[in-house]
Amino acid sequence: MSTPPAFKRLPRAVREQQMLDAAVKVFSRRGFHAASMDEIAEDAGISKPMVYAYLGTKEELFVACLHREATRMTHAIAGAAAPELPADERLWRGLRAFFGFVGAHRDGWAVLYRQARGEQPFAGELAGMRARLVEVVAGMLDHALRAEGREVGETDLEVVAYALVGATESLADWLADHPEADPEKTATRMMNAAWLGAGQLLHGVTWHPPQA
Amino acid sequence: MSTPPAFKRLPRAVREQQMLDAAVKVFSRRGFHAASMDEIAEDAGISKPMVYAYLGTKEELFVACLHREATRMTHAIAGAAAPELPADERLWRGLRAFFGFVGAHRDGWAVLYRQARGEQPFAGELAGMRARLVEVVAGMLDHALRAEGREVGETDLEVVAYALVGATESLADWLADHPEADPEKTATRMMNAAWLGAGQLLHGVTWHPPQA
DNA sequence: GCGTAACCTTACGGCCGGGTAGGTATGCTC
DNA sequence: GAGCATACCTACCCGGCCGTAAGGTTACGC
Repeated sequence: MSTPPAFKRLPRAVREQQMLDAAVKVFSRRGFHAASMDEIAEDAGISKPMVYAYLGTKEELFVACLHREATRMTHAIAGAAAPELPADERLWRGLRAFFGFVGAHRDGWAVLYRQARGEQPFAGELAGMRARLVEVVAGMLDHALRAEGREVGETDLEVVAYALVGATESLADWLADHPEADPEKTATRMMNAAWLGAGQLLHGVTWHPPQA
Repeated sequence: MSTPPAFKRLPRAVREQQMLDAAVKVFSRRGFHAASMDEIAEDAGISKPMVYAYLGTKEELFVACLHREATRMTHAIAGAAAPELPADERLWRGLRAFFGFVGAHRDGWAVLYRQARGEQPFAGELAGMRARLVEVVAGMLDHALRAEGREVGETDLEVVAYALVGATESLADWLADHPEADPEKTATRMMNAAWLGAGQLLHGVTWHPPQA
């Protein structure tokens, strides 16, 4: 038969990336459960057993997606926020890189991330990632505090860092849902809310609940 | 047969509440998909068809859970944060009520909420609830701003409100994951982060990105 | 050129779990 | 105590989708 093979044979590494691309796309659009392996395979231009051969079961595939995207993001941020810069500069650069990344991947990363938070099997995976991030932020705040000769309880620090990260994630969602919005501008707004708040705290200004 | 009916017959309203209790419990523990209607029925001490007869399909059941819990929470907050109070007082009372509620329901509300964010069918439902909340917060900020004779773009307001709500949700997650933590204290910390930040903004202090 | 390894396919098994059909008991009304 | 609505159950169906068995085809090494 002279029929040229309708689709080309490709080396494993290439196919894997195509599959991951397809998987991210389908998982994002449908959600983990509603996504079918058949659809992912079809979208990758390949047949299902190939996916199983290369990336393993459905859960493993999802985790693989998560890891690839998370790694990309982490690199983007780490490359921007050098540790020797002053705290506000670091925070600003980190935020800008983060929102830049999310903006560029609109319905890839944010949606995937949102998925993972709910589903039991991935909650742990995510919790780890977030914990590392929170730790970095907390470390940054602590560093800035000590530079001012002040100090704060560990839990206080953790909670503030957590709130910061939460607010940022939340705005990432917002950004993913507003295709017309500008990532840079969003980062600025976040910086305003975060830094002016944190800045006050750094200078020892605190708020006290009214009595009774 | 003198066998007294092993389990009692109860009026519909009561059974429905029992079912909802069971559903919240199981959905929280397993997640929407992993939860089976059989387990929910069993946990409610009733058979499956009853659940379908009273609360409808699985999705409808989940939405019903969401609604009941959301309504309870809304009432708790609305009862605490009277609209004629000054902005900081309102925010404080709202936060306190919110964290109090979450703390009291630990693995009910927060987990359910977390579930709903990821799953397609409920995203809309949730988006609506959150949108209303964001609007309230934005309105509060706007009110405070006008009282100071200042004004801010609508999008700016929305984004800040969104960040605030996001940070709060995030701390709710944190609280749900830390059984030993004190809701009141958490509310105070949130208030610090939120109000000192927002307060600065209200007074016209803004942060500008460094050139280049 | 020929073996062999890697790439790729079509087709199917099997199970889990949502949803329902049909029938029984119980208590309330008159 | 007849009649009726409502509470309740056992058993079953059936469709979707994950995961795999078994076999074809292309390219590369020697």
